[in-house]
Amino acid sequence: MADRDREHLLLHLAVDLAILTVREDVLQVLVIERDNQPYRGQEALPGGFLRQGEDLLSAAERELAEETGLDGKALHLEQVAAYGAPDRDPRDRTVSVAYLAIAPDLPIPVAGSDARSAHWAPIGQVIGKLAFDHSTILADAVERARERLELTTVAAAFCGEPFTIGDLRKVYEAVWGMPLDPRNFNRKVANTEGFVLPTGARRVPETGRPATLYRRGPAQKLSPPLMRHSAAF
Amino acid sequence: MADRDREHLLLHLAVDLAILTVREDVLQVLVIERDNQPYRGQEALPGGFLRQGEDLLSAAERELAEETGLDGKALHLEQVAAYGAPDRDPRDRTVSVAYLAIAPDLPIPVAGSDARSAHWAPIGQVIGKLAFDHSTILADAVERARERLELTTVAAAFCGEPFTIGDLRKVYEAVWGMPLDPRNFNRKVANTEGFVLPTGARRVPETGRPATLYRRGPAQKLSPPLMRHSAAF
DNA sequence: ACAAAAGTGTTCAATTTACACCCATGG
DNA sequence: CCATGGGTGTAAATTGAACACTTTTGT
Repeated sequence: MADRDREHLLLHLAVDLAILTVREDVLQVLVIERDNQPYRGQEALPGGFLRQGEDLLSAAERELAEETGLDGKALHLEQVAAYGAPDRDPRDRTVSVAYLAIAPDLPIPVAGSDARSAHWAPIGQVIGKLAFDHSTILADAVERARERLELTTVAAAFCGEPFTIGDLRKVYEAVWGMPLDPRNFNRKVANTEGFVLPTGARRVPETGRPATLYRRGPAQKLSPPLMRHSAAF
Repeated sequence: MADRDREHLLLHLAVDLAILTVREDVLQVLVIERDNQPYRGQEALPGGFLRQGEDLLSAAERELAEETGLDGKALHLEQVAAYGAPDRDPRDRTVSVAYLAIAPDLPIPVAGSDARSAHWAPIGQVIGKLAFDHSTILADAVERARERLELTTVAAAFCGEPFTIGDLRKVYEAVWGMPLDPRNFNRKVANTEGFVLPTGARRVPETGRPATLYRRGPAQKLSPPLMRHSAAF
């Protein structure tokens, strides 16, 4: 870090959230409708400004709680990247740090204190249409989520506990946008040490054989990884 | 992005670089010795502040050129993460965006305009001893580099062109900190479409059979990945 | 001839893939 | 009994790990 010219640039620092969930077998993101200029009436990712004495992750957790009423520590929350194009906010110079949050299918889309109209929208329906550079941020966050499903056990964070292996498979299919063989998927997950733990209970579906219910296991990383071969939007 | 309270926090934005190379079969990082407080005399990662009208990547390229005299566009340069702990800089509130740069073994450690004493140091020799939170940044950058070697063809960015497959293997061994089977490695690289392209020429080593020389191929991603099983520092 | 690094061949085990087949339930 | 989703079995193909062996140079 240089020491000369400490007077350089002062700027705002925003934290924006790509909160993803799987609803009705489709990958969706929480968006808000902007009620101020610029981009008034357009959809955007929820976010806010970093406060005095606050860490980046703490700011992300606070925003998440404000928008969804959920405890950030309970959800998967990870930094994606920082975005700093000089003109990304037409008002002031603002650098934004984007976070990816993974939420189970919530009964309430928004229970937060924030009065703005927030709602879930399928990725394909909003990507390319968001305010600021939020479409880029969303695309990066979705790509990150896809990678994480290959290499880690976070897919379970999309499921409310307890869940079935079929639920988990639908998460993979929605996020990767491709069908998977239910039989091989079942074995793969069940045989990966620490991915899921059986609860002993079963769930009876509308039709078909009851499925074993599981909770998340202690494993964080998948080795060997669960691989996708090609993906579609 | 919230609109209320746009007056919130104004802060400095730094861009810090973890410039990695492999020298003498060891993974090394470019560090500078600080000649101002705080952390005077201690080693730190090179970096500087974001300027008016400048993108984050442009700032990283500029800093890279200032420190090494190299063209940032010619090297592999990717964002690692943003760091924003409130007390990470004891002077002002500063958020830093860290970049990972991968350089071939340069004849000149530093040819930059910057007069500060910069030099290469083995990772293990400086990690835990750097100023600010730079040890954390460096650890994250090294982990990122290790992942990239598994999944992408960036290892070639550590080699000056042309290079032999043996050169490439030494990069993997240095970055991962583990020996690899030269015979299987050779086949793996040669059979991965677009990883390396033979130049037709050969290089005669001090001793042993001459090795075919290669350039980087067009492939960016490795599929299937080249996997490490465990790593050591 | 020997040492050393490059590169090929081969074998065995592990993994992936595709798909047949059985299980358990509601209608 | 049928439809539906859960789950096991299994055989073929692919991949990975280990290592014997050949090639090509300098000394």
